Amino acid sequence: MKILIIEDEPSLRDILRQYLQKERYIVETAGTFNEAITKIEDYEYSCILLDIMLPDGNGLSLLKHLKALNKKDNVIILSAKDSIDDKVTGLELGADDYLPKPFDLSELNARIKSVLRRKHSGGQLSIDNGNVRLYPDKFDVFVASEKIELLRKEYDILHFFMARPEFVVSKNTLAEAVWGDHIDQVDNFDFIYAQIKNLRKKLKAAGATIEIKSVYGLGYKLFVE
Amino acid sequence: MKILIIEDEPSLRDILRQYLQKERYIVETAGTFNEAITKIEDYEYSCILLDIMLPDGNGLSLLKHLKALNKKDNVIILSAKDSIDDKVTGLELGADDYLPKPFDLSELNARIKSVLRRKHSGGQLSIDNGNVRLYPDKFDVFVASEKIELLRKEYDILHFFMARPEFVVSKNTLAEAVWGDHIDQVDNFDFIYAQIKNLRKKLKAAGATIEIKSVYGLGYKLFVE
DNA sequence: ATACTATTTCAGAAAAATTTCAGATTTAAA
DNA sequence: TTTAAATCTGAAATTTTTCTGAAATAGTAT
Repeated sequence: MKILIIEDEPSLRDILRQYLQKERYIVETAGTFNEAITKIEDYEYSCILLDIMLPDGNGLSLLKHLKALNKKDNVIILSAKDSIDDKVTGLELGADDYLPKPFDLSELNARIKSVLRRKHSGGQLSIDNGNVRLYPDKFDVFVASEKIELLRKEYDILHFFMARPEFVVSKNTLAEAVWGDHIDQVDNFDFIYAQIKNLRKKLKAAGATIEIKSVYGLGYKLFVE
Repeated sequence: MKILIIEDEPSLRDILRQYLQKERYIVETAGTFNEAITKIEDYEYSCILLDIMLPDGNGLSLLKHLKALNKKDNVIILSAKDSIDDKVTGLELGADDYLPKPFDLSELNARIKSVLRRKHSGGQLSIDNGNVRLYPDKFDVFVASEKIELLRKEYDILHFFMARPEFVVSKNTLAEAVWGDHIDQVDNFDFIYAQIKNLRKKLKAAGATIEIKSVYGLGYKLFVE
């Protein structure tokens, strides 16, 4: 479990290193953009903590570099400013998580664990279909990097479909998965109709390239593009 | 900010508790090894003050126990004799600091602050969001350079949110972090509602540019600007 | 002990989300 | 084309969640 810390401020770098070593990770550090590049080319880290404000280069270009090298290192961005721009751009460029400074070390640790868990168990941090991206444990949904606001049930339904694109799902299965308790053979699907309607409206309004299509007599399926 | 004092001598234990409470920490105490073990298993403290000479067990084995449980509580060892052995062994076993008795209360306080600073907020001495600045080791909060007075719970809640701006936090997570003991699935959040209400009122009255928004059905998040 | 302060509980009010309803529209097949 | 079942829709009704001020309790200091 090798972690690379890319951070120019020595004292913070040190605290991070100390803390993570205590957590039994093997830690390497880089204080500059160039130093970081060298290390990245040399080795594939389990996780990279990246401060995007570096004196000799923008951290975001480092992400591009990683992508170009076809490396699969997981990256958590650390940013001094809670800039939405940086966050969106960072996640677009393939970062796995984003943590605004200052942060709790315990919070950072949780994020690292979560990233590593995903790396090893094939789990994913986001689900993508068309221009829609859904973050399962953040309750966040983006359409073309624009965040949209969904209610709880709408979110649950979308999550369900996003995980099964192009597959036909019966209303009973959907009800079972999203509502869970309405078990005994529902004979009235009005509540599903209402939710699907609203979800469709929001997706359309945001310009999503996915669509929940109904399959007459069978159920629904998520149509991509 | 919960501190656990493990000390068998009642009068010293009492003096410590009184002093630290005055310093706005939430304090729990244990007079025996076994009592301490129970508390440690229940909760993760911000800091543990550990007298290694206990009647029913060596304090050092308590450190091992902590490690075995994979807990990350920070520990400051208090020792009657300035034994180099104990000091070395203690620090090797993961203690964060060592203070030989007798000690100044102000000295102890300084050590605690330093430990907490390391644990929280990436070592920074203030957390900023919008026009609000919070000093983790002083329990001070300023809105646009004007100090505001918060009660302890209000402060703990604000601290928690300031460390995670824009992230949705469930009421269970919040309860776990701030109250810590309400263990198994709280079903009534009235106590949270009450605190959030008062905290919001104070922030608003001071003209803060941050806001604790509720996310219906999920929890809260700190909204900046 | 008593006085004081902080925190939680309570009960009713308000806000928000979800489901129900009644009527309109679409679909597949005779 | 006609029909009956399936699906859709906007608005009303219901349920769930959150908020509020005041009272009760717990916690500290004198």
